[in-house]
Amino acid sequence: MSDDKKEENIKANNTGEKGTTIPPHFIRYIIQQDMKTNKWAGRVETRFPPEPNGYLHIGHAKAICLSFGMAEEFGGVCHLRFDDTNPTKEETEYVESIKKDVKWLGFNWGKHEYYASDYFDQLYAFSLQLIKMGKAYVCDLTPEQIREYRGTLTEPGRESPYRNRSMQENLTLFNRMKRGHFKDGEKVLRAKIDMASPNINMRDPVIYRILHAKHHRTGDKWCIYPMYDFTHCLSDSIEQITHSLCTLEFEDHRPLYDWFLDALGVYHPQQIEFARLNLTYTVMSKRKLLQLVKEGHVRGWDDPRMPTISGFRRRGYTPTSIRTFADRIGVAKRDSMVDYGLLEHCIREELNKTAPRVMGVLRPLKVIIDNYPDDLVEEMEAVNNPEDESMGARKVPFSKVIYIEETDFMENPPKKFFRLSPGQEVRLRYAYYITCTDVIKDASGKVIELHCTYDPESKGGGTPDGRRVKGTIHWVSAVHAIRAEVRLYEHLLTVPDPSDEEEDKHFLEYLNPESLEVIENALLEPSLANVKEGQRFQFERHGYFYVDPDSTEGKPVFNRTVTLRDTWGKMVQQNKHD
RNA sequence: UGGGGUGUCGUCCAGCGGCAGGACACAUGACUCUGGAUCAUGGAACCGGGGUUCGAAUCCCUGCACCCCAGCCA
Repeated sequence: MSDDKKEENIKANNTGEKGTTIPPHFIRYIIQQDMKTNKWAGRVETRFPPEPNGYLHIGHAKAICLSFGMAEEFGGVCHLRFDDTNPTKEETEYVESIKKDVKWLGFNWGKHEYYASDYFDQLYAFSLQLIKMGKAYVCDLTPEQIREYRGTLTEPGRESPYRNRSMQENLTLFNRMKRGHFKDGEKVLRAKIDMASPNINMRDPVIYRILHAKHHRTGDKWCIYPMYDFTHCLSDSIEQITHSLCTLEFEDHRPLYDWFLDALGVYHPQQIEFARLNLTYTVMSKRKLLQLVKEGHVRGWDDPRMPTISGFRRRGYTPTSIRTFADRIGVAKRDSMVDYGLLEHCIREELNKTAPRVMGVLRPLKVIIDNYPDDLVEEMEAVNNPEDESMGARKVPFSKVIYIEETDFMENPPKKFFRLSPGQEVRLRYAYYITCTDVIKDASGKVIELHCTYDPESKGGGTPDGRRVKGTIHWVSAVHAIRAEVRLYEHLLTVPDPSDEEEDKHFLEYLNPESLEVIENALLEPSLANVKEGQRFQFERHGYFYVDPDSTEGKPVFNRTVTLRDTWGKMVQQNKHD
């Protein structure tokens, strides 16, 4: 390795804040080189260019973190530009949601909010210029004919019979297209490049089409709209973008962008492509996400099961956890499928340090402590967060009748079951040791109530004799508990990668019927009586929960963001499969 | 079959002619009033075949596999 390269790599390894190591990636390396050679006069100007035709998803988050992140890191700016060239698909609602999501992630475009539609006049002038140079022509072929003339992947295309119209005729026709003299689809403007090019994008691509549709920003001003390829590279040019970061599928559009830019002799940004994000157990295409919403498979774009940014927000993910995730998955050019577990790891890691602990019983089983005084109520002191002493402690009321988790009791436990069973002593977290003395069942044999005795010496969770109690379970006092709705989420899909399965199956066939379980009446400790939307908690031994906007005065609603790691649950699962 | 890309632990990412490393996941142990957290330990990979070289994941040749492109979508 050359000394220069070594030096750069070392730098790439140490650009993080406060000693944290940011892994190097090829785009960062390119920008570093450009800064070193002063290629762009010290500028780093990127852009995030969404089309406002849907909500942003976690794959967009990766792109946002990259483009905004690089700008931030090198003291540049990142533009937010809406690629709104197709009025039939775009809506203001989407513009608003996109701005909200980018902001929520913690990025700022400042005054650099742009719309491709702002450039329509300029773009029109560019197309006129191309016509005058003999590099664009009006074509009367129907969409079907254009397709036929285009050829195939292995055969060259044929030239359109309209390819050699005079410049004057093209000018006249294009002007009439603009003035609305033709119906949708009747004519298009095409670039005159090379119908025999092995790159299909170069076979006289359409650059303007007729669309008599109202645009969300320009209204009825236009009835011709520029195509993406033409618009996008020129928008980057107009905005003086230095590094235009996009996904792999645009790699073979780059020659076309080069052609437009060179033909018009305008500023030429550098495009760099990277692989888009794929996540296990979910889908990431806007088309599929739109279908999930439109067909009601989920409750909306922000359904906590959706891989949208708004979905993750409502699920309880934090901006930081998503940005951490984006850092950890890295940036490269190979197709990949990231394990959903990594995302879960990122949110657990953060919430473990920040979320206050509380006790909540999801599936209650009544326990009567026979030797506990009938009317006594004791306030037990509970630590709010063992990871952070500064978060203090709270009081949790304890009384004779409590509820514990149904799954924390087994009449005939397997070997390593440390929880409550007849004759086995267990610790009630922050309270007493109890021993089960009697099991009450209903007619069907289902356990409906337990009788226990407690050891008064064990108050707070320990005894003078120092005897070991292996299991600790959570509880709520029956008279003090509040009720809440709790929504438990699982993966959207039952398989990690539907495209890996049988080919003729549609992704909807892999929708997980158990992706949402609603618990109407969970019982929570009373400190949760006045929670506010947006608060996060750890329900001890369950997971992290987020207060949903559906919450009402008397009935909070909690979304489970992610479960705690559960080695016992894993063991049970494995034994089932063995 | 034309063009453009990509192949490194189970997964994601490093590596730039000199001991293949990190993260997640997994396994084992320690600790624990959350079967959480934490700590320690471990298993685990260079697509195949040739070549160049003292030495190849890295350079060359060759094969193979996978992804993208035939919208008047972006």
